[in-house]
Amino acid sequence: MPHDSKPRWERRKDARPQELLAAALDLFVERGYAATRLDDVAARAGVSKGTLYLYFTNKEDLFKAVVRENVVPVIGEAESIIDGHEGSSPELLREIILGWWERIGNTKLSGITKLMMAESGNFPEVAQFYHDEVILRGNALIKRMLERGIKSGEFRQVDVEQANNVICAPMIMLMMWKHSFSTCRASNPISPEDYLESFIDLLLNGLLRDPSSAAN
Amino acid sequence: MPHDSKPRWERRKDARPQELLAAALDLFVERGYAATRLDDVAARAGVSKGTLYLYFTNKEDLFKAVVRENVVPVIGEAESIIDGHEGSSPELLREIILGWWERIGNTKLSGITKLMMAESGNFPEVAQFYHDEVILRGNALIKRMLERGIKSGEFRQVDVEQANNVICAPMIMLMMWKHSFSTCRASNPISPEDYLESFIDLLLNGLLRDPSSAAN
DNA sequence: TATATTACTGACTCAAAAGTAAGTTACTTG
DNA sequence: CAAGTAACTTACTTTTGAGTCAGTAATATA
Repeated sequence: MPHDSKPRWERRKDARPQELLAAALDLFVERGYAATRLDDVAARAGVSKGTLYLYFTNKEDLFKAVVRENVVPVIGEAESIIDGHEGSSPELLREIILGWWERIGNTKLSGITKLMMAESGNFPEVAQFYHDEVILRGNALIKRMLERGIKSGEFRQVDVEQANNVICAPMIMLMMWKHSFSTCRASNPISPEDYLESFIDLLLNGLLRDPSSAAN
Repeated sequence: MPHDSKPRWERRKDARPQELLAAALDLFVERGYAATRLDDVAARAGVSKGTLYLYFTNKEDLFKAVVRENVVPVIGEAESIIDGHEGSSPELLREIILGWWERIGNTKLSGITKLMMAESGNFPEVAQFYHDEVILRGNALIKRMLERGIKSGEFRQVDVEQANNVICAPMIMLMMWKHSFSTCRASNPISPEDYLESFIDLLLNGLLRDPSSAAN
């Protein structure tokens, strides 16, 4: 008769959601949204699929919880940095870009960005949620930073909407690259740090040797 | 007895592959690789799924054929443009970027790029194929153009490898944006032309009002 | 220790889609 | 025009995964 020390499972109502969220984050990042199996999420969290459904109503609900838990808070922190900054605008731009790299780009959270870019088309409701909670707020943040630099005369009077896109594009791409063709690029990997330095350099100084000769 | 004019179907051995490829391109672009149903591809081409399997051994084979038919040839054309160019390097850069936009970015082919960025991780063999046939050749092309401008003294002596990434990132992002969150952005769409102008402007001139004051 | 409660399990249903192959029909050829 | 062939269809098998629920076992309580 099994009368031994350890029970076959434990009741841990409080810990389950966090454990399931952690497992879900890992698998969503590894495989994407559609390809993540809830059976696997449950297994990685050390429970059965039935338990997962006790805490989350379905896959979509689980995913939204992952985003709310992990991504949304970082936006708030970035807003604080911009509002509290006292130095120059080029400095702030550097700080925001490199800070983003530390907190998102260089962590598994970059996989969530990539996932959303990849699968938003097939999951409209998830896309709408992410767009409202993350993208709109993130863009507003960058634009505020640019306007600050333009107002102070440190930046040229560029189109803020477009400059926002020009700045976001390489950052998003860096995240995409981290999660695309990684095996193919194994011999010739992209160095994010070098890339970001090149990008900031080009962004601030341009490509031309003699800017006064610019055709446009 | 059905003895009428039209047969229930026709034998059209020669036309089928092209029709299936066209249908497959549409659906791969609309839904991505994993989410595209071969039943639907066949239906859109006006045949049954069994017929599709007469001409392509499986989904992967079909997809590779779509890429070879549509994407690979464009790379070759771009190589010719670079080799034949006589004008200035900034002009060539403009021509390559805008030409790419005409032939890939602004067509449904952009959906293939997006698909590969999105799903390469889940389909390693397809990824390897695309990496070898498209990405490596595309990168070589950009780098050749940059070296031309550096050698002639028109461009600063930037790191060519990184500058390639800095240039490709916004172009790829523009394609991603076309196929991500399109419904969410309906009210505030990204204008590719404006974006490209802003990007080329920033790329050539930089963001700083007074470049001599650059902190780096 | 006995009983009640509830966190958790695991086997189930249902649906979708890749791939298969036997059978059918259009067309060809002698 | 009759018989052969090959292009095409349709119904099938197999697999996979989301979501459900009746039952089980850990724990709280008295």
